[in-house]
Amino acid sequence: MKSYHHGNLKQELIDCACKLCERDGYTKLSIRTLAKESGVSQTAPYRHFETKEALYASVAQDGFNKLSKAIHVNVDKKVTKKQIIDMAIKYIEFGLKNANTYDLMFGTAVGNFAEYPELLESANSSYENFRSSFSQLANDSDEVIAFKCITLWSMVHGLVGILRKAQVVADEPMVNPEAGPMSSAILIAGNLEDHLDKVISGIVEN
Amino acid sequence: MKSYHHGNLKQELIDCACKLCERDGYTKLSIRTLAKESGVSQTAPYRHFETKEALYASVAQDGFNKLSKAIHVNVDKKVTKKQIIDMAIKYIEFGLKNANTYDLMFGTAVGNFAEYPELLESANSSYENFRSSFSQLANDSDEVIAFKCITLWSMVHGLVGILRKAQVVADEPMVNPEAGPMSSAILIAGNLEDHLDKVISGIVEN
DNA sequence: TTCTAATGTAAGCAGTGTAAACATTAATGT
DNA sequence: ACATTAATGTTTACACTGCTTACATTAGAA
Repeated sequence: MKSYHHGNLKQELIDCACKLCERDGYTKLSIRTLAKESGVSQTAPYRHFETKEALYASVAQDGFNKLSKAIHVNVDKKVTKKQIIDMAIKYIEFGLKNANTYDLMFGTAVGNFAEYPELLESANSSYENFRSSFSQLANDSDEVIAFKCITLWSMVHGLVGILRKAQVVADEPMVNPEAGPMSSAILIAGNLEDHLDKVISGIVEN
Repeated sequence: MKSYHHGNLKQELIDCACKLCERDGYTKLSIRTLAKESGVSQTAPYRHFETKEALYASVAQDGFNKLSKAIHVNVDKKVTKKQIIDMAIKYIEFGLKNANTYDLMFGTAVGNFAEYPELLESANSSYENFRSSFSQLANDSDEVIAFKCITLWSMVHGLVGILRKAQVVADEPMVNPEAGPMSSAILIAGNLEDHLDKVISGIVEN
């Protein structure tokens, strides 16, 4: 016996959208199918999301929250280099395992985060995870912390992008470096920890 | 007096698509408007591009060709660290100035490059620009070259992504590092050369 | 010059985002 | 307790999309 009012439509739409976005990529998501999935009329979602972009924003926000959890380290004690490396690995794993959601978080589907304050806050909070870890690593100035932070972030962010391209382009690992970027990226994927150790050491040890 | 056959439709479609993609973003591009722009029927483009993705692939390919030109350095003589830094800057500038095309090159709109051999070749050729420069920088093994290469590429690729988010999120530079990732990224944007010098030194000097 | 392949057109299908007008019901103030 | 209002859901419809199918024209090879 279903009532006229759904009761929890907004959250159900978000949950469902997260699932579908991650499974099929956000481009495949349509508001109509989403509505159908929740047993509601085609235009009902518009009562909760002004536009499709607003829905994307919610999915992206959820992504940032999950990312924060994934990379979180305990900053009560002094943070070690090993922990930073671990954080980087967790970040990259998140990006690869939630590739489609990651697109929504860092792509252009949501144009301006400022239009979605909750999303902006979640995004900045993810960054804060990075920042506070670095601030516990050494006695650096805010500027140096910011530098290290952005350096590492752009590093892991870039690696996620490159590794994904590699996986898409090459069905099986190639080993000849002449074969192009994809093969080399895969070389690294098998040695992610070593790779990150080298690079992060370079960043951390100034 | 227009004839039934256009004569040069394929190239005109590509040129026009490149322009429109870069101007409005590839999501705004429709085959129908593209056809109208070339004064041809709605379905004519399908004689030259089986799907919309195939058209995207052509635009992306054009992007990689332009990227190759932009970052090209003369590798006849021994390559210097300064040249590598310069290459990195050129890369980042390309990514920022051709942001929408860059999305097409490194995003998911074109799923599998292997389905578009010409695109794959252009992409790998761009990578080869990186690789050959690094191979002239020092007497490293292929493996080390590949490592340095991917390290730098993921670095600059990541920076393009982060800097773009910064520009989107913050209309004007913020200076407080607590304000989030975007402010710090902008801090770096004003100091790109210094930033890259530090990081690349770390990569190059092993 | 004839035949064929390449290239263009016309019409139409199934699907999309979203706007506008209307229906139902939950919440609120008296 | 009841009337009013705001929130939430429905119907209908518009303009647009990618793409398919069947057909028209013509350039180039035999």
